[in-house]
Amino acid sequence: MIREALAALLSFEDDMEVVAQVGRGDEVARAALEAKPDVALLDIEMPGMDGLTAAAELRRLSPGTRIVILTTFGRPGYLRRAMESGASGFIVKDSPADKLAQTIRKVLDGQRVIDPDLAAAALAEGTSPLTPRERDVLAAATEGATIAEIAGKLYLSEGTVRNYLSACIQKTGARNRAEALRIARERGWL
Amino acid sequence: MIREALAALLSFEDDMEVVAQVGRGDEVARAALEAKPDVALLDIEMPGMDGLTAAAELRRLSPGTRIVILTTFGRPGYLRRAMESGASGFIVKDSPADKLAQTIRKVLDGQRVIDPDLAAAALAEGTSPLTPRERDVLAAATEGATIAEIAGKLYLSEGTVRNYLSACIQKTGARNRAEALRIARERGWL
DNA sequence: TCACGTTCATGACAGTTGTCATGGGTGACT
DNA sequence: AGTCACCCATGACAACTGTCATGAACGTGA
Repeated sequence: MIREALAALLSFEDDMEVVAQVGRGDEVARAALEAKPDVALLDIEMPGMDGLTAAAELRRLSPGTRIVILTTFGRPGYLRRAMESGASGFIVKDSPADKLAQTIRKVLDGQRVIDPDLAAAALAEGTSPLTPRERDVLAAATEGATIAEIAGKLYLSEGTVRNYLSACIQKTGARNRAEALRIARERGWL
Repeated sequence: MIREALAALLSFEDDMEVVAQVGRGDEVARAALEAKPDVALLDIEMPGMDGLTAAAELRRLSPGTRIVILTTFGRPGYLRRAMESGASGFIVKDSPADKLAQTIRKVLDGQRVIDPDLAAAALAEGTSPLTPRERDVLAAATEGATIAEIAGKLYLSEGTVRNYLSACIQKTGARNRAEALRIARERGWL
């Protein structure tokens, strides 16, 4: 519904045309190759494949298509990963509506569009201090999983899981694995 | 942005007119009293005042205005609370776009519009088994708070907090307070 | 008045979790 | 070959958490 509403919004602009719409991340590349748009507008939270992965794929298959990420949550980690995925613009959904068309025009003009506050926050945060395996373990500790469950899911011993979680807790500066999970999620370290 | 996009979408309908828009829950009632709309379309997650509270207020101050809740998360607990607040319709944002206008028309016609699956889920869940105080304690246990912190925040002893949390865990069927929190949130018991 | 549920508290116990020391195996870089 | 970071594991200890029994105070309704 949101997608179609945004399409309606953009159709008011004389210099723009919505040439394709898809509802799943794993259909983005195919649709882009068919419709050959100048700009692709992607959400991050999507079924099938998340928007950042879809952006990377799109960048690889169709380098000429510029990418704008439009997302609900202005998390600095999202911004960093969006830039790494080759996006040219990054805006959050609670910006004023006219910002969308402005951003698309600027991006088409070769400029990059990034919220300054978000960029500052992303730089201040730095990159993830978690090792890949620590990340896995923390991600498996979804709300309310026991250590034994995590160990079973990842085929690790319970002691190992405890060690990794302990490392995650220290690196995030949390006092819990629940808090570590929250912090890591906020920062896009997950 | 979403709000303006939806307004653009609705403006395509010949029989509808968007007479007012506000971005905060606590401005809903005032705007409705001024613009006197036939139908008010409310989100739940809003700054200032959540949409369900705003709906109840609107219901009280302007009983003639029918209310449609449009929200991102189709949680059964939201649906129940929406109905208790006097809403006539409840749709989620990932419905097809034409559903919005359809719903508004039906509601204006005096009908109630509810997703059948969601209604079934809401009825199956029943009402919250948590006592008010248990609810408070569980709500204070936001991601990563220690028992000592909760006790300090609510001016309770640690033992009491543990007792309440234990009750919450048993009533939700969880094995953790983290899981209990997640379950309670999903069901709208919070 | 009495039973009942809710709120708050204490204390004790078992289980889970977080921390630390330690060690072996692997691949990358110098 | 040596150093380093990472992966995996074990064991022990302290701290935190969840459970249970118990009891007092309070308001509500039969």
